Amino acid sequence: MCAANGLASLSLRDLARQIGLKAPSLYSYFESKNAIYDAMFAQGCQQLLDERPAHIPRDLLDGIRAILGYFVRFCVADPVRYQLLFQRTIPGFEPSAESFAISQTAMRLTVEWFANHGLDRPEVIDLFTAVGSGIAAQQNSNEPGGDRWTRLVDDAALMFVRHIKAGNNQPTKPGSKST
Amino acid sequence: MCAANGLASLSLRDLARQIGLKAPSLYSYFESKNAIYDAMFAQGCQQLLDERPAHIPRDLLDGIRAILGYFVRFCVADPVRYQLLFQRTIPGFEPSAESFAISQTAMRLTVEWFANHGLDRPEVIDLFTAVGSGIAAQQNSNEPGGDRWTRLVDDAALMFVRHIKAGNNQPTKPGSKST
DNA sequence: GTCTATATTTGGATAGAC
DNA sequence: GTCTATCCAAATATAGAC
Repeated sequence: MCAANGLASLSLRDLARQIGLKAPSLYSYFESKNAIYDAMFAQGCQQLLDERPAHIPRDLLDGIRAILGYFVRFCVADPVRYQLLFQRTIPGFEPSAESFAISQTAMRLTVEWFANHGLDRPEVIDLFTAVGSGIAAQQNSNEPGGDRWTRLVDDAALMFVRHIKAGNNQPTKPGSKST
Repeated sequence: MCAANGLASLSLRDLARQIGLKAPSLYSYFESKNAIYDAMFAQGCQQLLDERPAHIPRDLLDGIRAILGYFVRFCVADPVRYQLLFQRTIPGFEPSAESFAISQTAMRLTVEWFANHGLDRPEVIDLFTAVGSGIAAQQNSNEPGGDRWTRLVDDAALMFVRHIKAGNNQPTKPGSKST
């Protein structure tokens, strides 16, 4: 339902009608509208965990490609889910502690994979998530359902891996310091 | 006002009260609520144009840093403006042709700068906008007002420039397929 | 141009019968 | 658990007096 008119347009009346109920009956299952958003949030986080590739290549570039590709595909497969999980545009909605814990688990898996490759600086992770979020954000905002940005995933992975292999020192600059 | 509770929470009553009017009086200035959003959209696009640095360094890395930094700073300076201009989360709102033309002008300036540096492949521009959007999106979503991602701008610029200088060919891979 | 008054719709949420 | 009926609040928008 939200896919049609956006997350914010969800109404309990319409939702109930879709499943053959009247609006008040929903309160037997959820104590508020935000509780429904929270359940959707938790479900989305769980999907992010469940759909994670079972085997991520050990090679750095291939692994980054796999993780980046999986994340971007997940985001563009359902723009509303992306909006709910990664943008914060529903006024007054905050995920519960239980739901938020699921999202943290998903994040931790990626952080651990990076650490296993000797990449434990937070800035490296943050740059990586920025690249993934950026591809997904541009695709969902400017061309939902298309592939103008998603097809850049492999190229972006290469860009990222080249950079972290080269280090943060700036080459061919006279006064640069090396890390 | 929107900065407090998000774009979607804007109400004509509150807006009118803030400026010492009653709600119906607004209709002397705007013919609908969406017309107000459209004016905000146009104003934001105009600001993006006006605040563009007068002089962008001719050097590739310095220039990319300047453009990326200016874009990211613009986005995080006003998350609601960012949401209105670059995310599409207001149900039923589409910018008018006039407003959209302003945003296209801003984009064209960047495209022209890239072209002047021999970078005219759309994929290069798209990757660049993804990096910029990603930094801004992560900052605004996860730490609005902070600098955890914005301080990565120079590093991201270096990453991007290194990549486009190196080309899209993948080095040091035995059995890889090209492009 | 601004106001009062109101139309109209819609929303989340609750009370209480069954 | 589900329903009817309703409450209460809020929204955009319009009509018409001044």
